[in-house]
Order: sequence, then structure tokens, then C-alpha cells
Amino acid sequence: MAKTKGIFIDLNYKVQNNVTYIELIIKCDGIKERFLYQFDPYFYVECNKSESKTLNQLGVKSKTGELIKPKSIEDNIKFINGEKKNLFKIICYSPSDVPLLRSSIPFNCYESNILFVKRFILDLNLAPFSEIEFEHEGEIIKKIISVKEPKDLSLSKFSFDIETYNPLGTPRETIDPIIMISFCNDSSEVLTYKSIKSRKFVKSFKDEKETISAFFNGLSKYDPDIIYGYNSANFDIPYIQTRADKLGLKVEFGKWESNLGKLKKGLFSGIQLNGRIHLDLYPMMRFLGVLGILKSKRYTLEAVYNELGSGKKLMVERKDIWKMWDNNELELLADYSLKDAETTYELGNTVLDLFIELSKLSGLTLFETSLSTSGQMVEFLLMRESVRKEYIIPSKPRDSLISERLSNPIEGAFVKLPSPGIYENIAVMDFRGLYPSIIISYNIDPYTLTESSKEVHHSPAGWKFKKSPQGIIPAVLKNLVHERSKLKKEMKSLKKNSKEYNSVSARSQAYKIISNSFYGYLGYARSRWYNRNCAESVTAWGRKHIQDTIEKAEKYGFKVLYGDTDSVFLLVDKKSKKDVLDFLDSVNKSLPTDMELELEGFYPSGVFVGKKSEEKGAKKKYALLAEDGSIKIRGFELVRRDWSNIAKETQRKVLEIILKEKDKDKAGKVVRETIELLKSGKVDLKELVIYTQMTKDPSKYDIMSPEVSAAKKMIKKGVPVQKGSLIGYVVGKKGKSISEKAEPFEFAKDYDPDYYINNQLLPSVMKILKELGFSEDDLKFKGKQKGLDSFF
DNA sequence: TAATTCGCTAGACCGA
DNA sequence: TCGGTCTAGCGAA
Repeated sequence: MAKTKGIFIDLNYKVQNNVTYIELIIKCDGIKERFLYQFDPYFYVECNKSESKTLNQLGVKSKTGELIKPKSIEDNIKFINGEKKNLFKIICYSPSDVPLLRSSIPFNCYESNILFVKRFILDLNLAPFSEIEFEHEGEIIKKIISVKEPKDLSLSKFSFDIETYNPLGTPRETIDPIIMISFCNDSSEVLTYKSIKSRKFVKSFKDEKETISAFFNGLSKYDPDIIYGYNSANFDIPYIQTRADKLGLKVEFGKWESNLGKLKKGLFSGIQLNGRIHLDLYPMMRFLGVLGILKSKRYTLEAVYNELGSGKKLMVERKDIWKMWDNNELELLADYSLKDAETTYELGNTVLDLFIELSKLSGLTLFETSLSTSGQMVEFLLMRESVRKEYIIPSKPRDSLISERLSNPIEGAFVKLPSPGIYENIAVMDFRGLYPSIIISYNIDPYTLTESSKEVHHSPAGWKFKKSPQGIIPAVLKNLVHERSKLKKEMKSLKKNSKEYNSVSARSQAYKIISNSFYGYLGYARSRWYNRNCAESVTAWGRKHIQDTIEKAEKYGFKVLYGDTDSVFLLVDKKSKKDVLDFLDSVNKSLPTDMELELEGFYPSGVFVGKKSEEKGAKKKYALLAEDGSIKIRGFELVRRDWSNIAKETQRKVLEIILKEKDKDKAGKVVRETIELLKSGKVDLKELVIYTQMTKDPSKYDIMSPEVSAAKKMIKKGVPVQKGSLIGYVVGKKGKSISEKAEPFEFAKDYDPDYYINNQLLPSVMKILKELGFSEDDLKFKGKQKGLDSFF
């Protein structure tokens, strides 16, 4: 028997002769190898001894008529809701037997809907990138001797991209050929079947078939661990597959097996390869966007690269690619194709560390992680902790329970109403990780909820939580928070942007992402760990702490300008910075040890505006001038993608003038000039595009809003629009209502100056100008068509 | 069909 | 032509 050590990087399962194996992909001394580990699927049944006799007669006919019986049945002791229970473990031959057998059992069943490979990872307490040592005979693992903490590992990477012939705009995979395939690892190449002598990186082949074949050869020659693509799961890979099938070529994306594993997860689908980790960067970027790590409002490769990458990406008009091909304008096309692969490669490397850390931390494979949400990562972490503690993993809720939860939302955070105005000398402070710190401090967990009043925390929502023992959620969370603070200390000792620094920083970010998702998961209707009492206690404590802090600040003599969820804005006024720090200290002395109010910063000036409809101040909308001259802007139109650039840019200028110069005339001048420019009709249409996402299928809208109208016009012209598409439109001159005037950006020929002046520019700057001292009378034209001329 | 609620604003729609 | 109500999207935290 041989003994081998290696890093576990991926897994699958397969059933051979009615025996189920986990197929582990392990990197041993830098070489990927496959091993098989025999592992049986199972689930638990709760019933008494006499009832259990019926389990011995268990048998179900499968679709093929085969009789499915359990492989064996064992007694097991587990905890359900903290209570010790005797359960029966039904061990099956194959993962597909689990749902069949479960459905024939009249008793409570548990853990029957856990994906088999996940079951394996949980039971062996593995995590991707762990080092494992094992005994094996050939490819069959007999015994795993040890599992060590995940470690850093160098992985070989490869990116690719295809260009297709597209006379109709969108290529048709059965008709339109692939014309170029580019890829990038340490060097990059473009494969095609026309000759481009002036480009050394181009390799030319006889036809499409040979080109695709050369691509597969390149792939197997470089044998990468990771393959990056951009939207490759939905476009490039299926396209190559269709073309290859048509041309009679074997598809060879995987290292060992050519068939592609398809995985559908929510909005995204993934393609799993055997022996290589396929990372489609598109869903990964969406993930970062949801968390606010990526600010880009659009998720095209170009938009994302412009934010995260090192330069601007070379662009050609997508719709002209077929013309360039026909007209032999091949140099530019080849450059573009090359750049696509290189951009994808660089982008992948920028985010890979973070996703690897998320994978190591959550225990989900890197492939799974790339398609997961933070909620799934939290869930898997809690499942792992449950297995460790021998708790039964809570089941997913039934649909009826989900709708009940959805119809009964949990009261959220407190937001203080600001008074509109321009202020000088502001201090901002916030609670570090408010919700996680509340969960830890008050031991909030479904298992610690209690009726008793001894040694408990009373939540403002009326529920009580035992002070000990520590609940599973606080335990996991405390560990995460603790580890993260160690990482942050470590970062201070490392050189910024060094390899070590970036790796520790990615780990710290992974810990933060997951810690911050626990509360959301607790209140998420489909959560296994949903608990209304817990979730509403978290927010109730949050509201209490912020309100107490505001009250305390006022007693201290500060005017409190604003506060939202976990932050307070104080007017320092005649007090000193030291007074602010003293106040901070006194608050912190009264907080539980795991909570902390931090100074976020001092701001020389800031502005809060009124609401459009009423006199009151607007929440979630303010701008602060920082000491270094930068401006922090929240909520204004200018941070929203569904406003035109021209309105946003003007608003930004006005805000800057207000905060830095406080010059009424100058601000007015800027607005007036922009109005004139709009009237002249000379504004570039690009500055006027309004972007809105279709959250439903275009046919499913009740209202014909401008974006829906624009989308319908696009469909009419043959441009595909679906759920999730981002519609860019310009309001033109033709038509009555705004919807009728809305033209898709690519077809827009003119614009309606009145619309852009009255509905875009003025609304975005008026509220701010008001704070510059324009009186109510000055603004009385509000809502009228012209008015503005008389104003300036 | 995979984290939450709070809040602002627009434009359509509808009835007077 | 108005004002109220509703649908929808996006951002803050």
C-alpha cells in the first residue's frame, strides 16, 4: 500500500457497479491526480424502536423498475434543537436512492437534501486546498491519515475568449463560425484561419475546424488548473461545443473527461470541467457588485476592467466584427481578440485570491464558490459546525413556510432625520461590525432562546437568550471576527501590495464578507437557520444602541446631524476634536466587550438636502468634504446609474462648489451654462443615456415605463432583451409621453432638450441650490415648464 | 431558486 | 390638467 500527500483542489462523484465513489482531485508534487474514495450516501430517520422495524422492509421501485433498497441501517445519536435523540441512519448505494427512499418513509427525515459531494466534505471535515495524507492502492484511497489546514498553493491559470462571425449582431451558433480564439497564460496567442503576417502572436490554420482543434491542443499542452472566461458558461463554451459537434470534433475542455457538467444556480449557470476549475468571471463580478466591493454599474468586461484593471481596454464595435473579417481589417480584430483574453486573465488574477480565501473559509469548492452567494457560504459554515457538534442540520423550509416568512418582514434599522443645510466641522463615528458584534455580545442563536429569566440577555424585542453555553452562530461568528482582527494586525507588519500583504488582505476581506452576511441569513426566508425572534432581536438591539448613542451625544452637548443604522454624525461646532474622542471613550466604556464605536473621520464641511416632495430633510442623501479634499457622496442622483451623465456631472460640480467654495454665483453659472448647452442641441447623446435594468421579462410589466418601451423597440429591431438586461435609452423628440420618446441608445438620433433640462438637470441640482440660500419664492416655478430662465 | 430593511424618486395610470 | 396611488428601480447601511 502506498502513502501519498497532496493538496485537495476539487471533487466529483461517480457510481460504478452500484458502489459510490468520491473522485478527489489532488495536486501531488505539483501534478494533478485523481483518486477514488468509497463513500456511501445516507440520511436520518426519527422513529421509535417498534416503528423502526418497518424500515427493514423498505424498498422502492425506481423509474427503470429496479427495486431500490437501503444498503444498511444503523443506530445513531444526534442532537435536534439541543435535545439528544436516537435516530436511524439509512445508508444507500447511490445518491439518487436517497430521495426515492426518503419519500417512502412515513416518519421525520433529516439531512436528506444535502448534495452528496458536500456531504463528503462535511463528514471528513475537509476544505478545498487542505493538505491530506492518505494510503491508497492504485487510484483507490483506503484510508485518509491526516487533514491539515488549507494552505497557499500555486495554481496554473489560463484565459480564453472567442470572436464569432455575426452579420445579424448576435451570432447564431449553428450557422455563424468562430473566427478567432485567443488565449492567455504566461504568453498569449490568437488562433484564426486567415493570415495576419504583421502580428507575431497570431497562428493561422486551414479552417475553423483546425483552429478549434488547435485550441484544444493548446489547452492540453498547458494543462492549466484554472480556466478563466468572461460569460464563458453562457457563451464561449457552449458555442465552441456546438461548433465542434457540427464539425465533427471532440470537445476537450476537461483534463480527463470531455463531458461538461452543467450546474444551475439561481440566475447563473456554471459549467464544471473535470480536472480543471472553470471560473466564469461574470457571476463573480456580479457577486462583488452585490456586496459593493465593485462599484461598476455595468458588468461588461470593459466596464469591470476599467475599474479593477490596470488600464483601458481596447475596443471595437461588436456589431462590426463580421465586416472587419470580410474586409480583411484583421490586425485590429486580432489585437482586440488578444486584448480580450489578456484582460480576462488580468481580471481573474485580481480576484482569484479573494475567491480562494472564500473557498477555504466556507469549505465550498472554488468552482462552487465562484457561483455562490454569501448566504450559501454562511449556510455551509453553519452546516460544518453542526456536523462537528453532532447537531442535526436544520431542514430547508417548505414553500408555505417561506411565504409566511416573506409576508411578515422583520423591522430593520433606525435612520435619524437630518435637517437640511450646509454644516462645517462634522465628526462621523460608527459601530464596527454592528450586527455581528450584537450577535456575539448577546449570544443570539436559535438554540440559546429561552423562556427562563436566569442568566439571560433581554432583547428590546422582548426575547431572552441564555448567556451560556455559547450558541452555534455566535461561536462561528466570534471565531471569524477574532481571526480577522489578527489578520488586520498582521497586515500592518507587511509591505503594502507585496504578495503576502495581498494574500492576507484577501483573507481578511473574505472573513469580513462572510461575517457581515450572518444577520441577513438569519432573516432570509429560505434559510435553514431562519429565526424571527433572533433576527428581530439583532435589529432591536441595533436600534437601541444607535439611539442611546445619539441621546448620549446630545447630553454631551453635541448637535447630532444624522445617523443611519450604525453611524452618528456630530456637529463639532465650538467643541474640540478631543471632546469627540472623550465622548467616544465614554460610550465604549458602557458597551459590551465585543462592541465598539469607532471614529470614522472628521469632515470640514458637509451638506444635507431636503426631500423633493415635502419640507423635511432627506435620509440617505448627503455629501461630506474630507480633510484630504476628497468628497464622500451618498444617495445623490450622481451615484445612481438611472440618471443621465449630464445631470450627474452638473450635480457633482455644484456639490463641489458648495462644499469647497460656497459660491452661489458660480454654482448658478454652471447650471445656466449646462442649460444653454442642452438647448443648443449639441450635447453628445452618450451624455444623455439613462441605464435601467429589466428585472423581469419585458412582456411581464404592468406599466409601460420608458425602459420597457425602449426594450420593446429593441426587440422589434431584433436585439435580444431578457430578464436582467441593462437598457440604455435616450429621451428623443418623437412622441408624447416620456415612454414614447424613449429610444434605445443605439438607435437614438436626437434628444429632447426640455426633458433633460426639466426632468434631469433641474431636479438634480435644485435641492442643493436651495441650501445655498435660494429662497422658497425663487423656487416657486417648481413644476412649471420654463421658470428656470426667470430664475437666473 | 440562495443575505436583510429603510428610503427616495420617477413616471404611468386613473378618476375628477 | 390636477393630485393621489401604484409600480419599479436603485442606493445606504
